[in-house]
Amino acid sequence: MAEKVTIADVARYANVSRQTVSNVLNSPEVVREETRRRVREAVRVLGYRASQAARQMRTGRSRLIAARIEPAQQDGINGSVFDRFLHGLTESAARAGYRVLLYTADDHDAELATFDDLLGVYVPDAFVLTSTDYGDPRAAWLLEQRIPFVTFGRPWGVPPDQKYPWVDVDGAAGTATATRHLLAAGHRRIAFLGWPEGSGVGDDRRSGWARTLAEAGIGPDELSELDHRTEDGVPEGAAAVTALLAAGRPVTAVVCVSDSLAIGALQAGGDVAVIGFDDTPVARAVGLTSVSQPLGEAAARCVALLTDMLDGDAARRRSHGDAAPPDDDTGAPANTSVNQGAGARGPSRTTTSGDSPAHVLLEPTLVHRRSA
Amino acid sequence: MAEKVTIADVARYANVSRQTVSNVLNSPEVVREETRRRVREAVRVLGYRASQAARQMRTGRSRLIAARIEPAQQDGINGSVFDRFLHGLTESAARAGYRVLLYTADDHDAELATFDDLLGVYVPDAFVLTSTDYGDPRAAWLLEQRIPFVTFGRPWGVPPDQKYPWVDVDGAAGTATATRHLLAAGHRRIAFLGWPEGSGVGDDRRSGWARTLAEAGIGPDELSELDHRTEDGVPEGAAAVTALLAAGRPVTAVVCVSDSLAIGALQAGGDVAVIGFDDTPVARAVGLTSVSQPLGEAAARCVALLTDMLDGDAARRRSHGDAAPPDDDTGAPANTSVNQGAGARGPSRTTTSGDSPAHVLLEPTLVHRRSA
DNA sequence: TTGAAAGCGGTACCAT
DNA sequence: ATGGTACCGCTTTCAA
Repeated sequence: MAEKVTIADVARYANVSRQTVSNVLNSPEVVREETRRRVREAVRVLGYRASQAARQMRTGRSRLIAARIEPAQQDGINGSVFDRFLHGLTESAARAGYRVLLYTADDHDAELATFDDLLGVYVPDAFVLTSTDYGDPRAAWLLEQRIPFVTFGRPWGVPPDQKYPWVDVDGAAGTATATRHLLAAGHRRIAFLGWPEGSGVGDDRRSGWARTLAEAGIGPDELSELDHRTEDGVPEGAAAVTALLAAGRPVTAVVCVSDSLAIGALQAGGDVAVIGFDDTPVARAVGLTSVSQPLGEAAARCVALLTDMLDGDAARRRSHGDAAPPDDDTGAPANTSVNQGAGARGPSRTTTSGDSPAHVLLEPTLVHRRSA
Repeated sequence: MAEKVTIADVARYANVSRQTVSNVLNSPEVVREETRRRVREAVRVLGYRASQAARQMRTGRSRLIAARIEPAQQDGINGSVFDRFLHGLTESAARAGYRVLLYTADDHDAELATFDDLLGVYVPDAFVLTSTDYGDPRAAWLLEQRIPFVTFGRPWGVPPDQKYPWVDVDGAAGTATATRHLLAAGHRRIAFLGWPEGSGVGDDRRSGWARTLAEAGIGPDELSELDHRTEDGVPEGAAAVTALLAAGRPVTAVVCVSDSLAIGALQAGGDVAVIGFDDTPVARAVGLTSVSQPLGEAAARCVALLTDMLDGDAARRRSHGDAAPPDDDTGAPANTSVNQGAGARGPSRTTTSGDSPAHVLLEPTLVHRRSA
């Protein structure tokens, strides 16, 4: 294995000074064409790659994005959602010249401590937060420290003076689509199996169902009769549907806030149509129709938002050395301006109302299987 | 937010040289008690944390462990296994003063290229490889470059001259336990639903079943009649069991190489007892008895093996600065010597036969649910 | 357009 | 036991 090739080696080989090499890498336009060629050739021949540590010492940028890896939560069924997001994040980050650094934390306090630790030692350039919800202190902390971050998830119940960029999937749109699908199939008695009130994500998903039924002429009374709340879990879902079926006017279909509840609903038997949320592996396994989040896209948008903050206007300078030989412009949708109008790019809305930070709301899709 | 505190600030505050501060941090025993105290106090007051980048420049160690995050594979049911491992890895690594750096790669070639890239830029101190199997070129590459690494998974079909440390779970022991459980429950016709021959993991799991039935007096002919091979997947599992039930002498129980196949087996109905492998979320959701791998323990062992290589005999020096205030000795089982005899620590075997690298074989457990 | 020199924040080596 | 100094590899500033 070749010993470490430094910028000095390249300079020597190309008969230029170290600075010129650095310039070729970081500000090519300032170097004469022919010199540039010679240096690039030297880089290629020697297999030179800039040391991130050395670069970080000068620039202060680590090209690291920190993300928490969550333990398998609850029954683990919904865990795969986060994992798929994380995979997309790693992929998009790499395209943009960043790497993902993992950390764990059992609760918010531990996480803040980890932030502090990480920032003192590895100094990630940014954080990606997931599973944000009411009373989450993490965003405020990062905001105060002026550390760049994005959340995957809207700022539920966050004080209006706390503004930060986020990416999310429109849960209400998802359940609305699911409900319309059931209406179109002839169902009228369509229940909603949701979590107890107070969860941003859960309430949002409920609203799409409620709105759609209301539009279809279902009155408020019947609506609340069809609205069922329970903790997440397979047995909970089964119990809920059993109850729903035993009611005076039984339901014929159920829209669920999660695949866990939906699996339970399916197990309860009866002849109800069931639609879940998140399109987890279980859904496919048991043939459950489910609302699917575009997680890869969401991750890519998170990275795009971050690079917009981090690379600033220098973003176009292709500043991450030569690690990516093909000067592809086919990379991540990093150039998706945060100022684009609504719907400029597929089923999503990127907004920059006034001076508030950019955010992206993505549309989920319904994956049809035999359960509905 | 306090501006960055450097070692010079600490030195000034404590009235010593930078070198002495460094010594207190890295070789405390060389500093006089009272000086040490003063420096430690300064560190505390100032909130000093050593910059990893600067340290890396001198020492060449990045305190980064690279691991690949895999995309949701196949039907994704087994994906959670890897994710749980990754979570454990992150946790154990943090305890040992390391962080996990993520990367992706679509195939072996891309992964080798990523190795090269990573080593040139972020320079991880070690790699953790998963899903190793026949013809996997990654280990050979890392071995040749003399990069420290561990695999989670035995070196299936690796040339005997390629030796490296690994951690694995004894799949055969798992299926043996499953099979014994079914035998004890009175079953005689116990089929095995496995993958096509040629997969190290799959063949290993099959062998545990075969061995146990043979010991119970089942002849070779009946054994091969009970041995069913198919691609992984829920529908495949259902089809296989349907076939098995239609046979002349139907089976009453099935041991499966994966939860995916087991779910299928369950769906096929009939009155067969089913046992899966990996105890994925789906298993819990549908009440499937399944063999569970001790993934957290496996991850901890991987980290222990790595730190043994990386920190060498300095391992005991608690050398990762002050990031971990509580000088806990309750941390990872990092002190589990690689030379301990068999079974010294719970249900696992750590071996160092001759001069071959250390490896650990962990015992899985059977999680009982209503499917068997 | 190119080069020389300083300095980022640590650690290793050598003196004291 | 403690301090001085060089140096890790890179980028930035300033001169040539």
